[in-house]
Amino acid sequence: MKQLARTPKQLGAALRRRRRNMGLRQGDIGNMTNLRQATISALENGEPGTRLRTLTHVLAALDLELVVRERSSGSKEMEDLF
Amino acid sequence: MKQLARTPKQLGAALRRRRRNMGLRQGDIGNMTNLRQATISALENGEPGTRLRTLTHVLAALDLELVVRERSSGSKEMEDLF
DNA sequence: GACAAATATACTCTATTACGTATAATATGC
DNA sequence: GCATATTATACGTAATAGAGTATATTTGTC
Repeated sequence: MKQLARTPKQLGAALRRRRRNMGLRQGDIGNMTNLRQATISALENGEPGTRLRTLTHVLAALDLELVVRERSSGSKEMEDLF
Repeated sequence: MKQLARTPKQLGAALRRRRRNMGLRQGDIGNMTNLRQATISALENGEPGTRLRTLTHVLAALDLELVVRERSSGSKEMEDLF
């Protein structure tokens, strides 16, 4: 499962998918992270004001991590193909 | 260039490396994103309170993107292998 | 459609980002 | 080691996340 995320919305969607796959509710993540269910809701809905702290805590709860890479994948730069 | 980032600090470090590779200053990113040089500084130094909006704008300026993936990559869970 | 479970939204309060502006601290080149 | 470029920090202000708590709304099941 690899999910591209360039925007808070895409990020939130990825988190929601993952949470559902794990059979968890927003409240469960809230308990694991000491965040409110309402905060998880906001994050999953792509609120751009959400803080990195919140994001990283939820990522940990979902056993996820981020990879930072060039956008080039498949458009401009093609180094990876050679 | 693929950089793992599980914490705001790792994220900031990845952004700084990328910016330096591009020969840009914090102020340049600030101009491109309408953020202050001080804000870029905070982000690169891993301030966990930084907002997702800020992060995504800087990612765009650096032509970077995020990938969300399981931490398991090569350790615990092996579903992907079957 | 009724009922239950899950998620979104509301309100007050406190803490903190990011702003503008400026300056201190630190690298980098000569 | 000095001048200069770059980055970190400071201060006052405005905007807003996330807390606690509660309720509205949506979603899923029978």
